[in-house]
Amino acid sequence: MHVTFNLAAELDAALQSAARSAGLEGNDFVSDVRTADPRHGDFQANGVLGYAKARKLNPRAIAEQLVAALPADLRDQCDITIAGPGFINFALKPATLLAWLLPHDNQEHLKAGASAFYSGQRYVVDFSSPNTAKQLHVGHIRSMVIGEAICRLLSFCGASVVRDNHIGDWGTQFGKLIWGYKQLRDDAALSRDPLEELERIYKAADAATKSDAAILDAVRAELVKLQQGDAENLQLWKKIIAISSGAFRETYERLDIHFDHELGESFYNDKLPRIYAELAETGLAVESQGALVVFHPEHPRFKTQPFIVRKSDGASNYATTDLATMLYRTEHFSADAIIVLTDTRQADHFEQLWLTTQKWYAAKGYQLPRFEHVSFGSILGEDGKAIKTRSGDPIKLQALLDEAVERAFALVTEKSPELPESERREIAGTVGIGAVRYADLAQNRSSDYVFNWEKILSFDGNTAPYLLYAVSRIHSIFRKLSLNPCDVAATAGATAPETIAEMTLARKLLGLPSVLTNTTANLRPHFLCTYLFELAGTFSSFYAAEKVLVDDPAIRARRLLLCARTLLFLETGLQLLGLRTLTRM
RNA sequence: GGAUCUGUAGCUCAAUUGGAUAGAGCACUUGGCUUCGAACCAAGGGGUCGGGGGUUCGAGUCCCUCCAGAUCCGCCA
Repeated sequence: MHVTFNLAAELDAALQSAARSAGLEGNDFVSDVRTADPRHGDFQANGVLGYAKARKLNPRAIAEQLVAALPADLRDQCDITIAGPGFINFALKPATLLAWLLPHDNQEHLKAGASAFYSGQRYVVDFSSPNTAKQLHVGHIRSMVIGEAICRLLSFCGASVVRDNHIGDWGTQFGKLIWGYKQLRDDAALSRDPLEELERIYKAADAATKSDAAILDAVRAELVKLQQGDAENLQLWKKIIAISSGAFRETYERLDIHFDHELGESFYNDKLPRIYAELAETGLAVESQGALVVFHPEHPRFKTQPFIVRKSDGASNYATTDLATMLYRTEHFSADAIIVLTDTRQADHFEQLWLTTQKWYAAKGYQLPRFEHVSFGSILGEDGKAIKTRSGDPIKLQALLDEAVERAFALVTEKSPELPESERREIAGTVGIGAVRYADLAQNRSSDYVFNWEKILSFDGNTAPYLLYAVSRIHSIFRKLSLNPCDVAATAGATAPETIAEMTLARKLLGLPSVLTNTTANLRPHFLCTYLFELAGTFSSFYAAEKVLVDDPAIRARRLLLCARTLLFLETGLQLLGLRTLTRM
């Protein structure tokens, strides 16, 4: 066995090969290697259970044959046992753990190991995607934060990632915005806080249309003019978009969120006729109540619930642009996979979109990419209902971040009053924003979650402050030695882990590769969060149990090695989640 | 009415997608700093995994059926 990054894959390969040489029907044998409960070992292979069951064989006998056929060097490097109904357990020997830890000494080397996972795959990730002229509020944060983490993770694991912000910059709201801009604008307010004023204009215009039919007509007329290419309205439309994206950019910068493209809905305007034509040509779309719709007869609901691709007034809607977007991502970006992050309320829409796309592509002979609607639940207040301000409005994202930083500053000041204020401010920025982000990522995204300041800013539990504290504490050790954690001088001469605490930590470190594969395969960042939390906890126990800076150079070097690797994994993991890290707090 | 998601310790959440004795944090009880950062660590109590059936070597996880909550269901996205 080579001690490479992904030991589970090495074991899998060895077991497959052993299965063939042991006379098993190798093509049918699936080793099912996974990380094991530490009580049983580092890895376990469960595959013989299924194999034996299907053939009515004795699983333990099969397991014994398999183990006997494993190469000698593998058996030198770990203790292999058969347990229970036929589990094969692999416990790496200390020397093997050391051999794995030594070469994974910086982020580039980790990335080199991980990049095999998605090498050659192009992913288009559609996230954030706010509507023009509305301020970002808490409801937008999950798409942004989870999306950014997924992009970083996939990219680290070798994928070529295209980040696309699919802005809602076209559609019926522009009739109201343009009419309101012309009639209701307050120039002073507009220069003070442009987006705030646009939002006010929109709300006022919206209210006006409801009380006055003449205004509703005027609003519709503005929309028609825009869609027909009226120069004045087009210019206004551009201006509104510019205001909006300028305001979005501030928040994106604050959260370290980046895009390669901002191809909003309007980008697809000239690409819609092809969609109508191809859906009609392939017979997928039919006329119904004056609209062009797609039904899916094989589906219990979508056989009657239409996917409306053209409204009865002839206008397009988001189904049309989403189909055009799918095609553009396939043809222009050559996407192997497309990921869209929106809340779960749009699940029906994306299911219909995907069903339609599959049939359409099959009919036209287009190469079908994989598609994932990465959906997520809502953020709730303490009362269990969607989180709102006291006045009932959505909480603005900037205000939420401000409050997080403020609260973090109070905490840092309380815990580390000796630090200069400027440093406390900087720490508060990292801790506060990190806490909000991490709270979102650490939850299983499919559920709603309850937002609670005390919980997310706590130093106990699965929180950003706890992880950042572990990071700073390790930095502190190296600071004491005036050594860079990456400096080989600190860890030269390290021996294999010996004590229980050392072994436990070393084995926890070994879990990183499978966590990365699980996290990316499921597109669930909370898997990584849980791992980082456990790693930090294991480190804290190790740190309490074993003194690092002891006189014996071999013991000291091996403990420093564990510290350095823990630090590297924590910092790398947090960065993949989109958090900044600290050296002191 | 139909569909999707959710239901796990008093509270907030995990559980490597069918694996071994269901785990954390908060709260509660107790212990640990003249020694590398105690923003920490160690130990303890606390569970009909919403209820009931079923599938199999094995179920919190899959199937059926009830119960509860959230969301969606024709021209918003």
